[in-house]
Amino acid sequence: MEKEITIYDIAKQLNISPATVSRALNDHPAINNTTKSLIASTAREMGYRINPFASSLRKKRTNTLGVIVPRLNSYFMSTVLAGMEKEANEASYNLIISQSMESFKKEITNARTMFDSRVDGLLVSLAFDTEDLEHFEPFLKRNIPLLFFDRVMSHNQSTSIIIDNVRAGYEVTNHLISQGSQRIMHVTGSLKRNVYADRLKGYQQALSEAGIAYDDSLVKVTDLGMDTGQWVVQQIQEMPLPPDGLFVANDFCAVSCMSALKRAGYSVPQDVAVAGFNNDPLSQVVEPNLTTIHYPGYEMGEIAVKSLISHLNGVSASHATNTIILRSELIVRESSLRLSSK
Amino acid sequence: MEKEITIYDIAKQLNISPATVSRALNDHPAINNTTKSLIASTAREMGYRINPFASSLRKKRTNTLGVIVPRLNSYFMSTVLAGMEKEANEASYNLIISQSMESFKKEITNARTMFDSRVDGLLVSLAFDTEDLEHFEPFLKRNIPLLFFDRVMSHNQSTSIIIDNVRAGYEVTNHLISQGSQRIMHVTGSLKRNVYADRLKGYQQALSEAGIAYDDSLVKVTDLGMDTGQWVVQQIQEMPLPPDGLFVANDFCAVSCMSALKRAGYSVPQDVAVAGFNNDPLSQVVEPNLTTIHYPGYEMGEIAVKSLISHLNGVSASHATNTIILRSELIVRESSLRLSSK
DNA sequence: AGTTTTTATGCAATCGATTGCAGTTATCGA
DNA sequence: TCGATAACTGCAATCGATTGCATAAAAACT
Repeated sequence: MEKEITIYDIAKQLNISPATVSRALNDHPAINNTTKSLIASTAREMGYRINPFASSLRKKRTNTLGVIVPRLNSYFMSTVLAGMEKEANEASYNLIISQSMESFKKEITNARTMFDSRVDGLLVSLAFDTEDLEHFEPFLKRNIPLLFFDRVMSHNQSTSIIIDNVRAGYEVTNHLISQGSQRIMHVTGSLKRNVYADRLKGYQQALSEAGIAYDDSLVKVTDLGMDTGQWVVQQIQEMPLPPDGLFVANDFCAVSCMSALKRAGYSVPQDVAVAGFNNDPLSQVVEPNLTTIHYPGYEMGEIAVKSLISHLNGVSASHATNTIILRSELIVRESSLRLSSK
Repeated sequence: MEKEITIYDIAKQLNISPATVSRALNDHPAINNTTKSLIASTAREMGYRINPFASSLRKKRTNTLGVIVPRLNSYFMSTVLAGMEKEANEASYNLIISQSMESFKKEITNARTMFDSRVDGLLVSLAFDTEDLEHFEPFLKRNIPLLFFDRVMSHNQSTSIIIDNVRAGYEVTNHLISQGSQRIMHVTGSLKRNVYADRLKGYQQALSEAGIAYDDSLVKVTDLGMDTGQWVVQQIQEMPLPPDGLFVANDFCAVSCMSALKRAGYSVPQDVAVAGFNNDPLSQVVEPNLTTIHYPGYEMGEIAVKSLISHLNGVSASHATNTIILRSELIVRESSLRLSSK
């Protein structure tokens, strides 16, 4: 096993002081350019790699960002993370990622772990049943910046990055109405979460604008899981007047609903027009293709990390931006097309 | 902003030496139990948290494991990671996760980053087009244990954790044959990867056992992406004798094929029986439900981390186990059921 | 030539936890 | 009662990089 090279080894080799080596490697202005390149090449030759622990210990900075997400297994999340990773790498930050599995409790544990790991900043998308933000207090007390994305909760000391869910919900609903749906069911997740609460608001707005009375029994709060489709269709079958439109808060669940509907003898979109949310690739491989909302995940990840890092570098006046809203877009596909156009 | 508490602060508070505090917090046997609990409670009260950098610097151990995976956005991967995370947490290790996006080049970069971060061990599932293992040499030279899972490449200095893909491929194919399929197409990914090469072997074995001649033109190497279904069906339509069975190397792509097939007027399973791989929840929400192979992801993650850590602790004789094979299981669903039973 | 700037480099302390070795006190056996 | 062993605890060096301050050498100026 090879010995680890330190700046002392380089210094000895070149007969200079470790301080100079350190400065040179950090591109300090007070070091002569000739010296710098000499040191750089020697370091390369000797196979030097910085010891991040020594550095972190001294600088009191870890160059590590923590990320807590509900789950990794969605196209959306992995895309967000890809965006984050890219930005983090470029700024030579590391990412520690953990899943809360949609559980408040696990989210608290994760936060604690991140805190103990001394991340420089934290990026969070909240679990289904998170009630409050107390578990993030330690970060705020220590002035560690906190940024929420997608599933956010307003908090005046931290930035949020979201899309306009009200508007997106409005657009979907409006589209369904424009396709002739009058009784639109909305299947969603925990209304504690902004994403679902806001989409519901948009849904209500669209209905009201179209002069359709809001019917509470058409809104189903679920876990958006695998069995939700089954359950929803069961509900529908028990209704005297079944819906002719279905707006589901994510694509996976929308597919599960479509499938259950078909199995129960309904045709999509003729009997029921269906729309999902997120533009998961899944939406293009099911039959019929699913109408959905395109959500800029990669960008969201990039922006989240960028803004967190610039905050760390003291670039942005701490409270300058509080909420960043990205553009989303309705994508109409077969699952909701009942009129004309085709 | 609060001051960070160190063992020196605790020591001063209790009028003892920092050495004792350190030992007490690490549950060193030479410290009196009374002293230990006194120190523990004082630490808690004062809000002490260990400084991992000072500790790592001194101990030359980071308590961090690196994970490189092709992509996060599959149910399988996120499940594996959940298993890894659980085990890592329990052993108080941190995980640094990165995606290679199926690219050899990015995998090399990721490996470099992990190396520079001085992970204590590395867990890898290879990208589609990874040609060799040279980029992991630095780890081996420094005696950093390396463990491959799922997408592995044999290497005598590292452990691999896999399922028996030959057998799984055999079982799927055999099942399709038992359902009356005679011309079975196999849609798979890069044959550089064991998982795909082995499944193909199993496929061939089953055919040969059933006395069906192997037809090269029925094996399609693809990227298993979103458009693969479309492309496959196009190929099928150009064939004089279309297949009556389809074995696709993952569920997502299988769904994409099913959907394209249906769109082209074929019925599943009557015209073509379809089977996927991985038992993604997706397979249960599509119509018809997809026959697939159940893959123990969570377990794989747990075992991977467990064995890596025990290796780090010098528990296992370094070369004792070289390959761990987990059990997989065929799950028959509607997409392939053409006979009797129903 | 003498003095002031500028430019480069070095000295030495520091970050916080760990650990080999030594020292102190308590316990024990004879 | 006295030396011996055991049971604790402390001293001080160490891990490797960083940085305020001082210093030396070179350049610029009068």
